[in-house]
Amino acid sequence: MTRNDKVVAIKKPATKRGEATRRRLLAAAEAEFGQKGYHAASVSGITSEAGVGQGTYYLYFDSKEAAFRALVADVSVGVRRAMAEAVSGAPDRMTAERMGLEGFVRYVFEHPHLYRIIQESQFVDEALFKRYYRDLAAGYAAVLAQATDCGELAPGDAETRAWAIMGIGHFLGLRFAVWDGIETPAAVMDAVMDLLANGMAPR
Amino acid sequence: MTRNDKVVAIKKPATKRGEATRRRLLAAAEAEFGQKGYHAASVSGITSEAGVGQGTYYLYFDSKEAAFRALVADVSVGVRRAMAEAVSGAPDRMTAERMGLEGFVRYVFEHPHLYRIIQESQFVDEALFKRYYRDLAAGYAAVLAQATDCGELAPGDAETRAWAIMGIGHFLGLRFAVWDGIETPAAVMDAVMDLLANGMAPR
DNA sequence: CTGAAACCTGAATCACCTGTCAGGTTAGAG
DNA sequence: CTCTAACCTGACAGGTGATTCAGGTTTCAG
Repeated sequence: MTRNDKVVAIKKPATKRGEATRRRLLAAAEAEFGQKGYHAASVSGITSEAGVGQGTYYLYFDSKEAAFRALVADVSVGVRRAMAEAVSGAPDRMTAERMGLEGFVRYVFEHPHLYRIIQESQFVDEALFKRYYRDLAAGYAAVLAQATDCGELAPGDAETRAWAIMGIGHFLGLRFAVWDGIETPAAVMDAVMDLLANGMAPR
Repeated sequence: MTRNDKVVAIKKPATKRGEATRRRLLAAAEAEFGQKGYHAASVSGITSEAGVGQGTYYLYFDSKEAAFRALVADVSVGVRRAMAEAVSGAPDRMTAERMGLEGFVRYVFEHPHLYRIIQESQFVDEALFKRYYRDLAAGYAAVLAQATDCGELAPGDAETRAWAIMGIGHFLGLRFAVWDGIETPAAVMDAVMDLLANGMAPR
């Protein structure tokens, strides 16, 4: 009944059997929302996919939207983890940049459904969508700012760079992973990294 | 009844009075779809906003989706024109790049509803959405390729650059125009142009 | 073994819409 | 002025799907 429970799981987890049911519902919701989109997806589709009764859904989620929001939260964590893992052990910042971007597009390639869900969240719960990107950008900008201070990057506005790189990554993911179901070609990654490293002004 | 009429206006224009009604319906549709999103919007909302009877809508559009598609087509034309006008008279390519990007974000600032509609088209008619971006990218890439040939830009893959810049523009429009209803700050534009011109590798 | 808490069910309710249609109204050519 | 093609109307048929609820079933601590 507190005010902040929109983000947190609204329904009490459970005890063992319930936990498993909840997981099956979430997996079914991912498939249903990811394939059909939020509106075409139906709660009855989710429950039949999960192999439970209609009403069971409402033991774990308050509404159709609630499961959707839970999935957005999952992606938020998943993307960060994928990128953090991809970057670990990079020898220098520009290499880390490439590995991070690669980690991101690989995540989208491996979870195209989830990426569509993030995009669609813009039209289901815009605040959630904004938070997703603002948080991602803030974390990214912090890393870039530190690298700039260390001289690992040329001086420049970290926040704008963060948003710009997210924009590039977004379209890479959309174009290759989501639309064509393929990984981003290495040649494209090369071209992107060249742009990020050197720009495109005539020398 | 031909096959390609999905893109073109399906319903015969009209004769004077009809033309005006159609325009009012489209304007109402823009407001309705832009504010509420495709699914929450209703045909009855559009017609009451336009001040016409429910049935009148179907004299001009075959379905709820048809008006939405017509709006996407409008934006497609509008964005191109805004960018072309913004670029005209630029002294050199990097300046043209900046002016084009400014033209784009200004268009989004002036028509935030329409920009939301483009984004939502991804979930209403994905083929339309892809065509919108592929066409935009193709036109952009052609210009960049020519500039590269002339030595106005450093050598590099024009298509990837086109998508990267669209990605950056997309997020600028989203962050400032759509989310905050403000124009992109000049300082941010400066930072973006510096990134595009020189990259961010340590020198 | 037993009682109650936790879980599960799916038919029924309810709110909301799209697209249609039979019957007016208007404009403007002749 | 008259007539008809073009326009307009709004009630309604037909459909959908989220959410509820009264009534089981399962689990497991004691």
